[in-house]
Amino acid sequence: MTKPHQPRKQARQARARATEAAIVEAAARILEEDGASALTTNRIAERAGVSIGSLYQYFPDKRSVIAQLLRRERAALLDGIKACSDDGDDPLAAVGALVDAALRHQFARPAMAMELERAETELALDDEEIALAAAIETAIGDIVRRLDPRADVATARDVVAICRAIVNSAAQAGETDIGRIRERVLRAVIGYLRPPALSNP
Amino acid sequence: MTKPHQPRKQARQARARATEAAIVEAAARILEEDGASALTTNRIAERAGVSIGSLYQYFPDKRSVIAQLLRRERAALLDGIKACSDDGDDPLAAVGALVDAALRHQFARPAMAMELERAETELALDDEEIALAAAIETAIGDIVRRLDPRADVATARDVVAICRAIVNSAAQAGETDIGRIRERVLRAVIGYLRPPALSNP
DNA sequence: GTCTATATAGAGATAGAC
DNA sequence: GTCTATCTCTATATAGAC
Repeated sequence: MTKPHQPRKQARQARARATEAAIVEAAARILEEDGASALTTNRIAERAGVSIGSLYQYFPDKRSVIAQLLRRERAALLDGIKACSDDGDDPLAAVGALVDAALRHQFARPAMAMELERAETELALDDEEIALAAAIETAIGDIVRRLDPRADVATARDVVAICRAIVNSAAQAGETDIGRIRERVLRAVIGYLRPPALSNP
Repeated sequence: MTKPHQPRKQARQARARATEAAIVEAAARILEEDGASALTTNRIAERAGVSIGSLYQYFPDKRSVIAQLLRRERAALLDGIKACSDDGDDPLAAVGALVDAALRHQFARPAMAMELERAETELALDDEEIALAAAIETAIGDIVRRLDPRADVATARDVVAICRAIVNSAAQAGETDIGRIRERVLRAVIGYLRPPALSNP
């Protein structure tokens, strides 16, 4: 049982929910524009157009702001992945759709996605985030097993890792041609799931 | 032309070199035991058995300590990779040896390797580190091209990214069976370099 | 409920005794 | 050359006016 990192109050009113969202979005913008080291509570408040005192009315501490942003992004990714499952019977097409969903998510705001990933590792995930991550892993496992029925949890984790690694390293190297990157990610994922007969070139 | 991050003085005497190495190793230990957020100059000095004042006799600032550690590790990795090139003519064996070198390096001190990678991205590499990284990329490119003659710089980068991603995600998930991880990394790298005929299951 | 002003803590780095 | 003591800065978080 870990700490919840939830907003301090339930943001029932529309105005309050808007303020809360503005704070989270301000954090996202700072993260993608200036990186994690610039992500201070004072800057978040300033960017969101509220005072530091108000920020602490909505969030108990800094971690909970980042946690909320993480939940927002993960939920969106999960939606994208779930949509792949409805993509008919062709396993290759399903994996292709999965890779597309991952790429769309990562390239929608590449810098933010990378910084958020980094921030996550030093955040100590709460129960809700663990549940979200598990749901994503399960959804990916389902798709991956269509191509390789022996795939287990480690396989799904590897696929996620491979996708992120290629996209991030390409983005960091300054690549912008998403088509080329997509091709390589697909090659890596499919190559991993369907290894060629090594003894038979 | 970026800042050099070199030790302030040339550590000519054996005693001085030992102190310098002790400081760098102290940083490594803190990084792997308590993570980047615990890596403060005061703690580094304490762990190295010197005072904070002495630390600043050997290094102009905190970054240069980390930079020195990064150079140390990268040089070791480059040695390991270069050794693969002498591994005979079989391209598959050469790639296998390359993966082994990467795994040995990453698993020698897994936590430190991961934390150092993370620290690197916010360090602004100097010329020497860029040269080291380029040398590693070239060496890997040479080996990779034995298996896939069309491989370019992006291919070599992808291979590095794939290796690191699988190893790191496995380590973070608590896996300890290096043999299993090795198998999966090899499968991913070879699958990426030699894609199966997609239309021919 | 939102603000300004501030308490508190810990970081990197320096000064100056020895 | 190495130490202790300390300066300065900036972060998170809170108090209290309005």
